[in-house]
Amino acid sequence: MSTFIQTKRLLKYRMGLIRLKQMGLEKVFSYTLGKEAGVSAELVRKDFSNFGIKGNRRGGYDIDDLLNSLEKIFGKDRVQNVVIMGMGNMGKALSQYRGFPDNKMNIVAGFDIDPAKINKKFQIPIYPVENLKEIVDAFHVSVAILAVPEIAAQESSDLLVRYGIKGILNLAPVLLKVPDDVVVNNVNLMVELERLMYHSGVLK
Amino acid sequence: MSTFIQTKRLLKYRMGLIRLKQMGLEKVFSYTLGKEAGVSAELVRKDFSNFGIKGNRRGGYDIDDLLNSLEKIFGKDRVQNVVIMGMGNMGKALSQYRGFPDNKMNIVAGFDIDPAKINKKFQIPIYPVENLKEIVDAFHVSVAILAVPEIAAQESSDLLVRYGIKGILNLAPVLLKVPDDVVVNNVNLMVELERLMYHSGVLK
DNA sequence: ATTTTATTGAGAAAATTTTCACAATAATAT
DNA sequence: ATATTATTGTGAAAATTTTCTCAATAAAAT
Repeated sequence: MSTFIQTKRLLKYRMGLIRLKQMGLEKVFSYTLGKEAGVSAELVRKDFSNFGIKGNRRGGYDIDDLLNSLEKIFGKDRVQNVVIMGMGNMGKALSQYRGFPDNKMNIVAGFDIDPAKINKKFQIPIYPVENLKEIVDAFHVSVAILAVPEIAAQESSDLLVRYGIKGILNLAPVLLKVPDDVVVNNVNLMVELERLMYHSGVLK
Repeated sequence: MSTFIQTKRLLKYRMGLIRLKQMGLEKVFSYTLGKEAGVSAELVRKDFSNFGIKGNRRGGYDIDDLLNSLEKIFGKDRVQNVVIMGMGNMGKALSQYRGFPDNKMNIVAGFDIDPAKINKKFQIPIYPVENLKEIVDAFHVSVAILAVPEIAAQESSDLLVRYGIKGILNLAPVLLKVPDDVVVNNVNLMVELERLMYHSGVLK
């Protein structure tokens, strides 16, 4: 998929832009933003150009304009509700994320099979898995974070898919089997750690 | 860096191979492994070929041989000690990861500025940040996981670098400023979630 | 008003990654 | 023993991504 990597970069730009804005800046040059996002200036320009975002020759890019354009690309016109499957430490960690400022993403609930975790006093309400369908329907949820142990990952994924989830952020080290219309984004932190070890010259 | 992506795939192959082995298999074909890792069969073969790993024409690859070759590539001959900065939910979640079977990675300690978190009864010992140098020296640690809040990320990174850490897995949404000889691997879970939303057609 | 300067925008070139295509070959079947 | 078949290994082609280069141009300086 050709735009998959590019999207990742656009999101990094957004992150950088928000940071620069908080520092009081209003304009930014491709060079500056590239440095902020760890990308070459040419690539920044090309990316924006590809998405039809215009800057001002000699004046750089207007940060607010850029952010607006990015918001439009990401279609943040209405709130997106998200649920978390598995409220162990990872689930809890993610439930605290509020996303970026002005971000219309909203984590509405967590689910766990452990009755000891069911508790309305946490950051977000935590329900038993039996309530999944009810919440997904009520909040029109179509994206879920899967933060259950490896052994339960496929089973939980099946459940999410059955109730209409169309996107899963999978933190378990398993390639999930899902229908074609469901998108999975796999993040494997152990792989990232090993990769780091390899590249930091520590190993070898 | 040309091998950065390839390494990621090799690690995925390893994950897949371990899973297949657990299922009782001894041989694997490029096609099967590719499916397991979400990659084309040709690419599996090319990757192995590039790293000098040989299969058996018509017989496929021997899983144990492959795993041995991969271990050699990743230089898993001695134990690698790792520390975690920040023992909030994310730090705790990661401290439970034991890595892959036969993996010589070892998370030896966690650090936090919150005195309430200092506790020898957890999975791994949790020390105040004052003890960082001592532990890094004693265990010859050169890789760290940074799981502190955004606001503390650069400061913590500086500390790690000062005490000789050469690789940082950074979970905070900040591009860290580090010397050239320190490698940073950034993982931004919010970006991954947004990316998922974008690609799952949920948005726009 | 004119010149200089810094920066974008984009086509072309280079580099990299992935797929194609098929010869080589080892296992299996006849 | 021979033929058939399935799979690897790899060079070549295709596709994709990134960088190079420089004309266009807006801002700033003179």
